[in-house]
Amino acid sequence: MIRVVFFGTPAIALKSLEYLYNSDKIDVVGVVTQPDKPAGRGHKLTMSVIKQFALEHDLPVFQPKSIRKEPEIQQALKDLKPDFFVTFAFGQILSQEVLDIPKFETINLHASLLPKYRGANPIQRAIINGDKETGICTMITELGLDCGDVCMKEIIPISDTMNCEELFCTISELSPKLLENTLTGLVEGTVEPLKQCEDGVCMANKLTKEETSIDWSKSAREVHNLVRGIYKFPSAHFVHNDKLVKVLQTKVVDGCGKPGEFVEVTKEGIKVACGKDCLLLIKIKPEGKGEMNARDWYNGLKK
RNA sequence: CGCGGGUUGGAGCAGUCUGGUAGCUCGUCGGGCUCAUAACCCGAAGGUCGUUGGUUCAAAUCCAGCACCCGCAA
Repeated sequence: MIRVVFFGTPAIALKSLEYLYNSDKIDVVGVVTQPDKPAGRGHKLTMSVIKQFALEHDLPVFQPKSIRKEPEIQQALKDLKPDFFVTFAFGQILSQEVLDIPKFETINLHASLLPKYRGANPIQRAIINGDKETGICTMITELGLDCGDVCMKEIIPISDTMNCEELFCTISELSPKLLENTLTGLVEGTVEPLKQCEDGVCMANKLTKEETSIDWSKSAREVHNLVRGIYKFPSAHFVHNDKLVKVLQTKVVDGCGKPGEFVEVTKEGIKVACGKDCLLLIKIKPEGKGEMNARDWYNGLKK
């Protein structure tokens, strides 16, 4: 049995934890996740889904504010005698003292084809940039940001209509097996970590607030990629009558007009002019309302 | 007790301030026009106005409570 401590926080990592927990080759001996935080409407203190799972299965849980600065927790992890640390969307930077704890290595799962898209938002960036494929990698964690040697990878095609929710889902389903294979492969010596090629390095920076606001002077293709790249989290939006309108589903169509102008309203949706071509708004979500067809929203507008 | 918006025929909204006839854009159904139509014209059906209580001659509208949905923020 390979002894593993799992570091993770959001839902995308849950299936991996569950899979490793149920694996007969792996023994999950502890879970590290971000502290409970006020979240949602009403600012209620909420625990991460990873913590919920750990509690339900009687796994020891650690919630450091910053793992680098908490020697007591580091000692507690040491006492678990782990062979590996596995990190997946944990949300904190580790230190060398932490990396030195496990007998073998600390393995990170990163949702891109490294060295492309190191950093915070690899999934969204791949779609926003209109990439035709992305993937997941397991890598040896080193001190720099996502720069360690790559152990295994898997390519995921991105279709023209795929949004980040679907991609998240695909990634969370493919990751568990890749993690298990990486761990067993490293122990058996069948997996050979490879240095990242420095040529292809690029960063996936955090999304800024300005980026989530739609700029109609860009091409319809670019706006379409933004819409599906940040679908629901936190959604591309524009402002109409001082109200925020989130855009959930779009399609690039022919046409022209003044950027931002509603060119035509059809059964399918609202055709909006962009810098190049037009964007058909299909599903939207106005502030204070639920998701609806763009057409329906238009029907209710005061004329 | 973080701030704010909302609940009205099948959909999306107006009407609430200033109480007194249920409105708009669609959809549906029927009919007409047309070679034809997702277009146009005519007509019809469909709502105990989220819920409970209060005020009033009279409440979608004013007052109080409750439920559910959502935006910001984190």
